[in-house]
Amino acid sequence: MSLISEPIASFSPLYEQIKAMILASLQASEWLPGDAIPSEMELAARYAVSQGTVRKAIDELAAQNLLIRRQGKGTFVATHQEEDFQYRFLRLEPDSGEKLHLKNQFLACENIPSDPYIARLLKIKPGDSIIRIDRIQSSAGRPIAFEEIWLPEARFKGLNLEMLNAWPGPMYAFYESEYATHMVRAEEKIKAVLAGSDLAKYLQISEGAALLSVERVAFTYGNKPVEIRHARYDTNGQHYDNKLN
Amino acid sequence: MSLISEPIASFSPLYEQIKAMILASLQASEWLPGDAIPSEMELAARYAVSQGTVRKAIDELAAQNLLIRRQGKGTFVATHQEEDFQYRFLRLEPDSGEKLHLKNQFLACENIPSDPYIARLLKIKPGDSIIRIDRIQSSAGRPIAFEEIWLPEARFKGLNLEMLNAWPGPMYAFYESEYATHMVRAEEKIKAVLAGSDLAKYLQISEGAALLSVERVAFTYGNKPVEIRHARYDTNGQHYDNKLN
DNA sequence: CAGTGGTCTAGACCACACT
DNA sequence: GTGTGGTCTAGACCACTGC
Repeated sequence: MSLISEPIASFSPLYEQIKAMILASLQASEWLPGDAIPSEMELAARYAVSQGTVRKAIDELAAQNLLIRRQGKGTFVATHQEEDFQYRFLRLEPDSGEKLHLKNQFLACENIPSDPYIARLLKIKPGDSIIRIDRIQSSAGRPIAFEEIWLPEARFKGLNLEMLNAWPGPMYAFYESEYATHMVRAEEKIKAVLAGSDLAKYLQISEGAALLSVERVAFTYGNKPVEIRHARYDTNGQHYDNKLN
Repeated sequence: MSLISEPIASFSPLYEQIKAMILASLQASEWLPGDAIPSEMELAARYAVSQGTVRKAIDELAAQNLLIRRQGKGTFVATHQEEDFQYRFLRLEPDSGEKLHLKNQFLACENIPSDPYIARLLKIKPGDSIIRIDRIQSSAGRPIAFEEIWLPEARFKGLNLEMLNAWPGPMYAFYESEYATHMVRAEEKIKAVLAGSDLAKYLQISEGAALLSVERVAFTYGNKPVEIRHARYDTNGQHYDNKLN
């Protein structure tokens, strides 16, 4: 593979061009999640700019959680395998403030044609094949969340129930190691809804109880949407935690 | 007033010390929201460091939304009076994606002794005097949110219904201009709840409908909690929008 | 035009991790 | 010790704003 070392956009500050080139290398899997990228000096040489300029580019990518700096060791591509990133997108926490430990139970994993709604969110054509997964998450033996997940089949070929059941960690670590797909950011829309009979059964609560509905679109490099999730949380004993800055 | 120009903490990088000193000046109201702070060169002279070091300090404060840089003009203290910051902490938006325009109706504003729960959140003593405000917010004539707000009376002396009704803009702009209190960040805990008879009446919905419950603690400079809010949103037609990075 | 923030460089030195 | 990122400096020049 040829190294990416020529500007991509026509004009902007140098460090923006460097950012774009580093991003392109990430997207092209030149460096994989967990890997160290070349040192600042090496990148400065490669792009023919000063170390300070590379530094500013890396600083901004690190601020977006795409890279992780480790003094004395190097700069690494962010990965959901790491301790700190394991539950990076999980905002649910017990009212007590402790850390939530969730256990998975997968109910279904089927291959279906996409309806127009999911297709629009995933930016694929209606009718294109997608994978739909259902799961229940429990904390201390109590079911807390019911989730439906939709994935474009083209990217997640062969994904099935056995693989999911065999995987010990978080979903996003699974996508990364099995499908070379690293999630970079996500958007959520939150509502309050009433439990119907199905949800009541899954979550062992009474019909008509209030549930938190969270619809998430998750994106990989290049703002590409690659996962839709619709979660329903029982917020009795836990809540969705958010910081506003 | 004597200028703050001596280190506050004992050791850390220079730019961290500069950050702390700028922060102290903000907290001490040496520069007010909306004001320009001294230029990078002036601050560099004042703190006896290079411009680059001041720059890094300001960069980080700007990243936290405490300062705003405007090329060619200067660096300004962030204010909720500004267009962009008006609804900085409002995450509710119509499902259509348009901008929400809310109208206020204040129901009550009373002076009461603090219960232990609110006291703990505000870091005051139980029994200390607090102000409690109730309001309904409507969009296009439809009530959408019911909010209870608690403020420490010591900081918000004399606040009453007439003042609230006379104020045209957002609450946080009001706190800023009338009580020299600028909100810097906030934390929210979100749950789904069922509407009781009171909420059903206020929001013109049926009892037992699902509502989003949002408990917010808002902080001013120095991580000082100065406002508690408990909102109940009708998420029929609008949702709480969140970005995860 | 002068004054502000924004970019870029080159070089010195520090703090930390590995071996 | 060597190599990594982290801090700090000094100086040049660019881009934008407002007089």
